[in-house]
Amino acid sequence: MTISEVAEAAGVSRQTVSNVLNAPDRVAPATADRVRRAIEELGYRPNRAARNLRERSSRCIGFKIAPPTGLNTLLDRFLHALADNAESAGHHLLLFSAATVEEELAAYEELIVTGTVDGFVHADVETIDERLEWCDRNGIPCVSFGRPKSPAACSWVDVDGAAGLAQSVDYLVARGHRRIAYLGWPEGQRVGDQRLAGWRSAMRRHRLDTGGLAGACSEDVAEVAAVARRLRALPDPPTAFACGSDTFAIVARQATGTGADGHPAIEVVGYDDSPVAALMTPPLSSVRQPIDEVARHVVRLLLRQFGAPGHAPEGVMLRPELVGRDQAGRAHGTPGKTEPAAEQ
Amino acid sequence: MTISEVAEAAGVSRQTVSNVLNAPDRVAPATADRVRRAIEELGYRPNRAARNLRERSSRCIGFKIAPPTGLNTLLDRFLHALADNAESAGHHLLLFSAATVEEELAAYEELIVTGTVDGFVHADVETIDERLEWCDRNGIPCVSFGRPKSPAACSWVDVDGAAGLAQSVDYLVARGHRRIAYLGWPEGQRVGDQRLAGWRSAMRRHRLDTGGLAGACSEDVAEVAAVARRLRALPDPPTAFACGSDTFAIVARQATGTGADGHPAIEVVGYDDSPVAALMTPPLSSVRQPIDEVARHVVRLLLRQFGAPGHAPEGVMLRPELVGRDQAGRAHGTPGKTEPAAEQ
DNA sequence: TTGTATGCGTTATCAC
DNA sequence: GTGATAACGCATACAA
Repeated sequence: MTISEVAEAAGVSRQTVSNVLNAPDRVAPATADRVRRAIEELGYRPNRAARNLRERSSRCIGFKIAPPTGLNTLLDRFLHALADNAESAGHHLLLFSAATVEEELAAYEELIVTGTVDGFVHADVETIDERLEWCDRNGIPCVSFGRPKSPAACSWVDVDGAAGLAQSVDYLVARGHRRIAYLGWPEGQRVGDQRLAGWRSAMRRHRLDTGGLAGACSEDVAEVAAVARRLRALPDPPTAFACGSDTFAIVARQATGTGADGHPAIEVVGYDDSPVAALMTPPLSSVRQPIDEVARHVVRLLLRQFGAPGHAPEGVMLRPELVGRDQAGRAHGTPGKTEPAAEQ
Repeated sequence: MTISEVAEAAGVSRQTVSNVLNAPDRVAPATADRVRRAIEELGYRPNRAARNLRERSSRCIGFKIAPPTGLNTLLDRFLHALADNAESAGHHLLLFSAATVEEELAAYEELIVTGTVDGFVHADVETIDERLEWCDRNGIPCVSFGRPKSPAACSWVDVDGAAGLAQSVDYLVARGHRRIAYLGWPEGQRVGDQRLAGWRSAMRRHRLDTGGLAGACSEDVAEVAAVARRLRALPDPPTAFACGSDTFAIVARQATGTGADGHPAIEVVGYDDSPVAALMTPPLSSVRQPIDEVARHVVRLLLRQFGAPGHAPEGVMLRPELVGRDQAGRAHGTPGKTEPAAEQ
């Protein structure tokens, strides 16, 4: 079913059909109607490859999907939101994988140079920064979820981890805690450092002591359990943990056991609000990232670059929202109503 | 960088360049070498849109990503495996979303009729079967993860849930349990029924009674907890639960509390081996689906259909593997070494 | 307002 | 073994 067949059916030239679709104002209403009817009847849809060839654009956004690791609670939500937003903008999401960094860079180049995608969304910005520089050098449109180390490299959307941990602390303070430990990754990585800093400054704001209360380890179960127990065994032990991820929170809670009343000995707040948070007993309070918003901005910034190449990089910082869950499992707080905290 | 530029650089016609790439035997070795060098030097890669247009194929596989629900532990692994396998075969994975069934069918049609994708992988076969029939009617290549109700509709790859639950029962029996309950979805859905049947027949094989031990409810936390407690309160109560999913297992374990020794009152085995299984204390044993194998077969079957349209549908049933975890968190069992249990 | 001509980059067919 | 020509389906500049 081609444009020519439609033209023939409608008794016009194929150019007129094209005009009806791409420049409706240039065609007489009556003719347009007739053409539209023919289009409808024949179920005509413009061929994608031909259009792409002509317009030198694929209307595809590339996304490298990394091998799943950890609780990995964000990826499915992010991908869905991304696909959804891309689609609203007439684009599609193209998934690819790469085992090594070299393979990944080769894949990026291949996808661009063959015209398979118009640009990229980067997700695991923490680990790989070469591709950002590569995109930057070659003028490839891209947006990263997570603020890159080299800020000028490309546009980004991030979620303010410090604000998230501040909410965790506020929440725990409101529930009567004064000795609140932090449990997260060792310093040196953007995400973890952000959250740690958030905990620290919120504690300071509440005039609470943080000395010796910052626990750091990988997300390995045994390690987390050990660190949690060590913190709990301090002379003036913490009664609550503000955690860098749900993994830390879940393991820490279980590692420190239950008190006399059967409730967990410590109260924990997680991060990312993975689906499992609501399954725990008692349910886990957790900081939720506004993934839909992230995806919306990511797509918006990417489209802007498609439209105006060489556009100055822009950063959007979004605010997460704590989902507080009481013992009965009811969620309080207002997730979803998050707004950009800052645009630079 | 087009094929013509390469031709000019190599001092041949562009057709010769094309031949070097697509029919190397038709060109003299010396010329081929010269052309290849030019290709290398100029970094030429054939334009995708032009090739797609010419070959009437997109080398893209469509996949509808549904809004995340539940623990959703398989999707990220599946997508990665799918992208990986598709890529090895020179294809890409194109993600799209659809809010309603109508939207979804419209999306399928759009993607096919515009030539954006060559075929589809269906994942949530349980709920939507119209699209399978639609693909069947229109001769659209597709493979579904999960055996469809109407078997002839399209090729499929599935994981034998009955075999999975049988392993759960065997495992629990080996650990000394005799009263083993099942906890899963109400009857009426393929996946749940498979697993329930697996539990029932394994129990029968062990000559164990199943009367009143089949608990059924949705994955809602409160419901699961209630059913678990009800089962546990039976006159001759179960000491273990073989569960239809990790959600059931996690909630059931927590809902039934701990015994005098501080260990969970009941032993549970989950299904899907979500990442959180290893985080639980004690770690959760769970049935693991061989997702990589699934993806491999899915892509293989799809490619076969691309090559030979109208190919007879084929089904592949794979065996899951229980990941047994003892109290120390060490995994035993041999996940990953799964083999096709049957091909029809 | 409508139609004609051309090119996007590739591959296939067919002469040479 | 190599090269000219055509065609894939669409969109744009330009002529009518």
